[in-house]
Amino acid sequence: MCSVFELLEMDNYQGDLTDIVRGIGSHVLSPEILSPPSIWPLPQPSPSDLHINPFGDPFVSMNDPLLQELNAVTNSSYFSTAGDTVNNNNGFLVPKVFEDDHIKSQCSIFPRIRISHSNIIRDSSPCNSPAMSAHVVAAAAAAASPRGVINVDTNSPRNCLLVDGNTFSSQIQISSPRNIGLKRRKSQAKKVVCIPAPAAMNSRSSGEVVPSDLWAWRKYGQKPIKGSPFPRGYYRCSSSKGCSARKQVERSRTDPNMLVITYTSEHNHPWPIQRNALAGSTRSSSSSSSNLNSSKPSAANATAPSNGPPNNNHLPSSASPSPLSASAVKDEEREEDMELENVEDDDDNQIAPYRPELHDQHQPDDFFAELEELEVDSLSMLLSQGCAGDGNNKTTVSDGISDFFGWSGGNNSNDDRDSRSL
DNA sequence: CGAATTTGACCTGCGC
DNA sequence: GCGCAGGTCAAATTCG
Repeated sequence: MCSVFELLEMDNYQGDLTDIVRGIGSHVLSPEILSPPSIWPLPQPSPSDLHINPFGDPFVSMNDPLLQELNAVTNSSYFSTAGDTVNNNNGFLVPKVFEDDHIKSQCSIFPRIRISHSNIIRDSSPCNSPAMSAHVVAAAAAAASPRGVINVDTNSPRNCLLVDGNTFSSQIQISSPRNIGLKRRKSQAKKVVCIPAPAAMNSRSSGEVVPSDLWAWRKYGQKPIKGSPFPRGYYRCSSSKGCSARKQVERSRTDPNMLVITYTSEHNHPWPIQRNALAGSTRSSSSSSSNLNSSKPSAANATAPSNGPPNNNHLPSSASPSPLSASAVKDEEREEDMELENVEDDDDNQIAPYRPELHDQHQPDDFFAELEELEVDSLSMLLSQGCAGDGNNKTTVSDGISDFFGWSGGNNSNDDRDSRSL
């Protein structure tokens, strides 16, 4: 398993993404990487969770339930409470996203959705749980550091934890120190998200699979990146014409199973309210999604227009735009979409999709109550399929999730990777 | 046919 | 100033 790491490049830190990603390579992931964005229950929303990422990045402010589980297993002994590591309502420690203060000030509320936080892998390699602790603490230290960047030995063994024969590992990537002070062409705040790459499921295009977020993205370019066997895809927000939000998606050069998504600029519009607002994001996935949408939600949905597995179209609908732009009309639509979501959830084995938080802090309490119910159900489903069973049960969590989402484990190969100009 | 993706060309910033 | 590399544009292509 591998958690999601997020790293915000500070304004005065314009490091190379290459370096940010560095270190992933030291964490060899099993092919059985799973990145269902919606299989883990949402933790109780906390006030700190209610933030809007100026990049429209849904990965922000996301707790990592898997880490929570790890904490539960380890009695949190490996996690430091220092720095930016926080306790959630359950008393578990969860990593907190590094955010740039000025960004927070620009947009005070972050949409909170869950993404593929975890890879669950069976691995017989030696584990070094303290290493996980080291990374978590390092992350906290990084967050606490003035620049938000610290040096971490990326050659440390994969952080993992062996639980009932399943290996869970957690990774937190820290930018290498040499990036500090490295100037890029534009002093622009970026947010880098590293997530496990779901298996490619469609034939067209590069086969890249980009997990979804709530925005509609349109690919406008792709470039081979020096030193990386994988090209970088350039996406801009297609939800609104004037929106300058962009993101870059590339596979980690050191770990093809990881996707590195860099968000730049910010959305200047509310979240897409209507499902068809994501039309641009679902084109090529629709063909492959027909089978998946009917039964199994996918981790990688809307975002990756050309690469993504089926689109979880119900994702964005419940997400309201920022409070600044949210309107009563939109609230109405939201309610409708929420109803649809509930129906779909039922149809989809009650897998909770991304559930972005309503930004309006005055949302009715029952909304969260609904969320809780759904999330609990989702976890129950997951556990019942993937974890139910005693020690003799060969089905692992990853198997269960894989089956659950219709992913064939181990096909995260780079067979269909983009090869432009390569 | 409209919309999204692909992809070669062009632009721009940065290091030497 | 030059070259490299990253980022963007836009025509062609592809798909639903």
